[in-house]
Amino acid sequence: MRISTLFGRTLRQAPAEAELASHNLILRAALARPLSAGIYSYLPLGWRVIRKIEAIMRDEMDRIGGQEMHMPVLNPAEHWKETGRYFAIGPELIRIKDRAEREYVLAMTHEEIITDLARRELRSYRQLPFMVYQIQTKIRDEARPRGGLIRMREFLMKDAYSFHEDQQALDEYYPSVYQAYRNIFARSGLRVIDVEADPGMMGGTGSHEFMMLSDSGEDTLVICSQCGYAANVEAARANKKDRVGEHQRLEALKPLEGVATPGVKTIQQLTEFFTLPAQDFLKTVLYMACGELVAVAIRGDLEVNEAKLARALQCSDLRLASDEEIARAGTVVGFASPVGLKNVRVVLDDSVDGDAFIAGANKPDTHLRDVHYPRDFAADAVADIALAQAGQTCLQCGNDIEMRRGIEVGHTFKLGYKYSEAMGAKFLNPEGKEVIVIMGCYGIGLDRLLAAIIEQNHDDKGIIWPKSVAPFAVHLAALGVEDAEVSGVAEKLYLDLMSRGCEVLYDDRDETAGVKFNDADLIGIPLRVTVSRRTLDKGSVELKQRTSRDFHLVKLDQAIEAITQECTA
RNA sequence: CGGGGUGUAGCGCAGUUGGUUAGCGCGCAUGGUUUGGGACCAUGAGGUCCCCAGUUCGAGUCUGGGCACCCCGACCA
Repeated sequence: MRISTLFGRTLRQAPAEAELASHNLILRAALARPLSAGIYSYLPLGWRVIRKIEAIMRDEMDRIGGQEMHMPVLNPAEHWKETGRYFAIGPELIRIKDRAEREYVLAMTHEEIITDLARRELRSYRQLPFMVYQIQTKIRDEARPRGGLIRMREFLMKDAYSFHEDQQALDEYYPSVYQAYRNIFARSGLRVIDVEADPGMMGGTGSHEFMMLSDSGEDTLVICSQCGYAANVEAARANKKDRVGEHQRLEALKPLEGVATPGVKTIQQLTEFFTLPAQDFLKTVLYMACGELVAVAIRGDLEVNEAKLARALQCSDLRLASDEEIARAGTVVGFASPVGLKNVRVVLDDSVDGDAFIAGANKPDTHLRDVHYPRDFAADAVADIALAQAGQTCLQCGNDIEMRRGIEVGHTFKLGYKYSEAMGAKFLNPEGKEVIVIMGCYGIGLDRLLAAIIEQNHDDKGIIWPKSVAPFAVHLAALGVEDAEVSGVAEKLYLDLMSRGCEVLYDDRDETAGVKFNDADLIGIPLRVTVSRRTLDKGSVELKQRTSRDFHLVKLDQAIEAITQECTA
């Protein structure tokens, strides 16, 4: 490709909107251009990178028996109603109508469609297992697109779906996808860690996320450097340290005692008022969960993990209750507690044991001393619903846990029977009995992966592409193109390399050396080859790796060979 | 959805108490001089000042409404 005719110009200054390094470089290096919030067009340079990433994915998915296919973005709403997701998912699922007022959705993922296909095609256990995948556009009306290609409303995803006879067969297959994913990221030049994850709206029995560690990541991760435990904070379990102090055990009961606490509402204020540590208080948070008011009680030094709570309640429609809803339940914000609350489900974090706590009295400006569970209130459920925090220890090895930020680039799920059951995807087992098929699903965001690779591979001059995904293998720069010998040698080199199957970006423009070198550094192709008066006087061309500051001369008659070797290495 | 910010040439920005023909840098075009790390000179093209309504003799500037984009949070695979 000749830069003189390449569609898309590099920018000296990035648009002010770009804050992330990847966002900035994607714009400056002319990889992509914004169309609307979270919606981008790829320019030729960026699209070549996507194609490279796709090729790696196809190779790895095919290797574990995947079959590539393709499913529509425009889906009848009916399928999404069958699984209930039409109602369970909020406005990020775009719902539209056609000319005949028929309801459609724009697919944000394809479980419904593949499961519909599976129930039509699948008859016998002999057809199992199978895995199909596609590389497709997904549409999600994100509340807040951000970070350039990191969080988009229209994005590219490689999604894969596997079907198995039973849980055991799924469990046996799952690690091969995990390994394929590790291979994809390794081959793309991205260092990732995998963490235990919350399946969220996808449902299912187990899931892992592949995370690139980055301070600008949206996800918080809990990591134990000792034993390797790693989890998204949404799913993370950690050792809630035992309480220390004067609080009495249940054996030494004191009666409940009311205390006037005018205006003392937060745990922070309570610790100051009583001069006691936060863990001596019982914090009660009221939620509306699927239309029902729920009181969630947890030790004062801990925070509620809403993902865990949603799972404990088996309800994904979770939000904090409004003041009116709380008043209707007969309590008041800042002074709530499960003690004496009527007609409200109580979920208790397992950190709350038989010790004495100070809790709200469900009336203004009053707290209760010596609240004991289960003496003074009942819980409908006791579960781990606490958010893991820095300072806590690892449940597996006792080491201190670490909190890091990460960008999610891939996610694998054991879906279980959620979709196959809802849509009736069944087969006949060897005994001739009809059974429901079990599923797994696996996704990687291509745009986000591209952005993540740049986040991890750049310097102050520009992108440093790993060879495997670089848009071209060689950046050929001719300095001083009005010199007939320079342009002649460069032209010939360009054509010869091309004929050898080497992908060359040829800077044939009439620009100064500085402009060409800076563009080469910005675009970030692994090998730079320079032809100039200076190199020709030595009968040579100059080779330089993007990763290095050093360069060396290669004689003209050996240049093709040397460069081709780099190309294909 | 809540909070904050920004909309003026392709990009980055300036534009005074409302006052003539809206500027600067980069980029772009043409010509010339240059040529190993974002050259220089000259000439030139390029603007619904986000949109609508209003106030005013007069609006980029003031008022009201709307829209778009960015950042933080909430939400989310």
